[in-house]
Amino acid sequence: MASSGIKLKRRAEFLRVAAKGTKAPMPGLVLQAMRRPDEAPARLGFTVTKKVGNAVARNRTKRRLREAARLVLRREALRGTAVTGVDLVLIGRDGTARRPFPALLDDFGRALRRTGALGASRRSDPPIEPGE
RNA sequence: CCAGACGGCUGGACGGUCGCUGUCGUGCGUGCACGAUGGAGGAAAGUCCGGGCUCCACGGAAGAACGGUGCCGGCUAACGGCCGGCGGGGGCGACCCCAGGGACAGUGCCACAGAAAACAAACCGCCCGCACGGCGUGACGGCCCCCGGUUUCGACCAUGGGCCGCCAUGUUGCGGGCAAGGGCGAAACGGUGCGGCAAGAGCGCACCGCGCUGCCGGCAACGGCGGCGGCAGGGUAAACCCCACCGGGAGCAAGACCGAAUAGGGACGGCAGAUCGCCGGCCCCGCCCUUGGCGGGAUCGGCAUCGGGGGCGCUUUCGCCCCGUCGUCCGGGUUGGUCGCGCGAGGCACGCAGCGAUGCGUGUCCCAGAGGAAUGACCGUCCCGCGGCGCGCAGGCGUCGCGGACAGAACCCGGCUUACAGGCCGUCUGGCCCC
RNA sequence: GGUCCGGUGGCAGAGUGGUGAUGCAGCGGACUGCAAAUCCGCGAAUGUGGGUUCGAUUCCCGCCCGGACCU
Repeated sequence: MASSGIKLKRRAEFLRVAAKGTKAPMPGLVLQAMRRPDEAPARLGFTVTKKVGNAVARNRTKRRLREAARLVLRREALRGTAVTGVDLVLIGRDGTARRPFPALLDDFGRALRRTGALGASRRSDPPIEPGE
């Protein structure tokens, strides 16, 4: 996970982001973002509740969210608009595991701008070639 | 070919791009890069059993309580598992199902119905006797009265009625015999048939069941044959219980090691207020004609007294408790890190023994180790199934769409149970057709 | 990782082998000028699959769901 920064692990960290951050619900996921005073790389955490399904469904949901975050954050870094100084929590939803992957990438990109974690200057993103 | 029974296997394939993680190697910027290589299951699940391992407890142990298991033999490290038998039940059959020890150790329960529900009895009923009984009906005999007819006047035929006797039968009561039949029920002192009897009854007999017993087969559960006994007396133990056997407790968050800053605990030592108080040790000086004593000074310790700050007891008087700094050592311990943690009751192949579970031998292989928790994300081609459309007599071919299960290791192993799209293999049973 | 409880009408909640209470809610009726309260009546349930038993909400076993506790 080196390319996507540090992980959020402790329960207290998740609660702090939920309490003080900005929330952006999307069809494929819910993003919570909270600014930090420093400019270190973004820290990521993932939440998938038992409501989503059994262990297989929950793990698959987390993997797709991780992959989507990895691809989008790397694209922004290559573009010179790296997402820094922020804690992000991605929450899986019922449909996350079945949502078409390009749509999931788009959900996450839009959520980043909605929460202000990424500059909202750009209208649209060039599509990420799958498996690039 | 159809229907079915049982056992076993499998549960997508190939490729591309981008990622995650263990190990090994190289490099240096010591956590990164590059290369090589490994990376979920038959149930990884439920946590229903059995073990290994670790810690705790304990003199070996035994017992109580509690819990579990329960036909016999075998397998196994062990088991509540498996295999092979036995007994019972179901199916035409292959085959399937069964907690299947003990009801003369004791206790409890058996609703409703029924006379009666467990210890003996008798509601209806059957039979005998008595009431030489009463009543009803019928037959017979005797006597009397009466309608009518015939008449040889003796009588005869015939109708209705009364009384008496007697028999049969029904009914009522009492006494006795019986338990076959009826009826109730899930269950009622064994079942069927024949004989027998006043009526009946294992009362007698045959067969079946049951109990006891002998012999034979079997390691055993059990089975077979024979003899004896006329039946020895309900069910329920997945009701309490009795008997036999098994079980010490906790669990990898077990447990072991390392351990920063800061804070805090304990022990020891040094230094820390005052007093012309008392006692003691040591050092110095002076005197006393000396292995000793006296006086003075300095220092240390103990005791006593007086004090400082804080808290509590109602404010005071008063009482109780706590309180400095430095050094060394010991112990505990938070976030965290390392180990435990991957060679094992191991996988595969072959052979041997055994009906089998399984065991033995030989060869060969090393095969996941994460920690907000890796083992993936996306795409393409193929495969399989279903559906639509087109072509074709048909087998089929082409094309499009949809779908491809249950499910994710967390110390490990042996079982059980539960979930599971589809596919494959083998053995067997019943039926139909053809040769 | 381990242990222990529970599941009964729409809701709450009794029932220890034989017929499943009761309250609230709902519906209908009575009462009232109309309501409320009150009275009368009605419907509706044993999580699921097996087993033991003559008979199971109850006893036994397997699943499903919910909850609690310990480490």
